Amino acid sequence: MASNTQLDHDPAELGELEREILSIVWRLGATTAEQAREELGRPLKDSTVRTVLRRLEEKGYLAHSVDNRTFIYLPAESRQKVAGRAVQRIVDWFCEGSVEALLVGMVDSKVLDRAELQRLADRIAAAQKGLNKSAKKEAKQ
Amino acid sequence: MASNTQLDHDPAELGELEREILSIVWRLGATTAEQAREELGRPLKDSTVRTVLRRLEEKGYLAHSVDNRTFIYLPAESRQKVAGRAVQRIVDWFCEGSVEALLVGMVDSKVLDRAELQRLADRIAAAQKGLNKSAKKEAKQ
DNA sequence: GCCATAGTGTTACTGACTGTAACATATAAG
DNA sequence: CTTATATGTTACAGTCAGTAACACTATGGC
Repeated sequence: MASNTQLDHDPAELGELEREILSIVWRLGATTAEQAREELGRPLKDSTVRTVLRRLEEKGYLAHSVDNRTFIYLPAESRQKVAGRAVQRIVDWFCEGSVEALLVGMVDSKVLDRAELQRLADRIAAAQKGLNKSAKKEAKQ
Repeated sequence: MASNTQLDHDPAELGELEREILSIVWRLGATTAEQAREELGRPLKDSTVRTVLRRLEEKGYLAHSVDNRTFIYLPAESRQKVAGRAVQRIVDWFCEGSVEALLVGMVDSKVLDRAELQRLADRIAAAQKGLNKSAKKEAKQ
C-alpha cells in the first residue's frame, strides 16, 4: 500500500529555500501557499513560493488537496522517513553500507555521545516493543 | 596540526562522479590520477579525473603530496568523519536537531533494525569503554 | 643540446537545477 | 460583467558538476 508513487528523490539535493519551505509544511502540518509565504522570514513573491511548493510536490515530498479552489499542501512523507532515507544514502555512499560504521563515525565526530546512544537505543527498544505488542494484537505482524 | 584549512563544505553536495572518486581514494588510501582513473568503471579522460581530484582537494576532502613530479592524493578526512558531518546536517535540516528523532526515523524507515541498533549500541559502548580504559592509563581522560 | 614522454595548469563548454518572478488564465461573488 | 483571488505557464539568471581539450614543463634518452 501507500503506492510510493515516484519517490526516489534525494533529500540532500534540495535547495535551501526548498528545505525551508518543506520544513514549514512539516511544522504546520498543512498549509496554503499564502500561509507558507507569511511563515518565511524573507519577503518572497507569491509565485515564488508556489513554484517551490509545486516542485516539492513533483519531487514527492508534498501532496495537496483542493479546498474550495485553494491548494492545501500536506507532507507526503514524514520528516523522519525522509531523514531516514537521507541517512541511508549517506551510509551507502560514505560507509560502504555499514550502519555501524556510520554510528561509530557519529560518535567519533561528536554528533552523538556514546552514553546518549546507549540511552536512545534503550528508549527506542522500549518504544518499539510497546508498538510491536499492540501491533501484534491487531495484525499479528 | 592538520591545520583544517578551509573545510566547511557540504558533503551532500558532491556530485556522483566526485563521490565515486572520493570513495576510491578512501578505499585505496592513496592514489594517483592514473590509478584512480583505472579504478573507475567508466572510461574517462585523464583530464577529467584530474579535474575532479583537484576540485575534491579544493573542497577539502583530499590533500596531495608530490612524489617525483606525480601527485599522490590522500584523504584529508576520514570517511566516518565526513559521514558524521553529513548526518549532522540531516539532523539539523530534517529533525530539528534531535538525533533521537533521526534514530527513530532510521528504525522507522527500516534503515536500521531495532535489535541491530541495540547490538550496535552495546558494541560501540564496549569499544569505547575499552578505549577509555586504555586512554585513562596514559592521560586520565 | 634536443626530443619525446609523462605530468600538471588553465580554460571552457554544456546541461541540470534552484531561486526568483512575471504574465496569462479561470472562476466565484456581487 | 467586472473584480478579486487562485492557479497555470513560462522564463531567466546563477551556480555547479561532468567532461574534456589544449598549453606548458621537466626529465630521461640519444
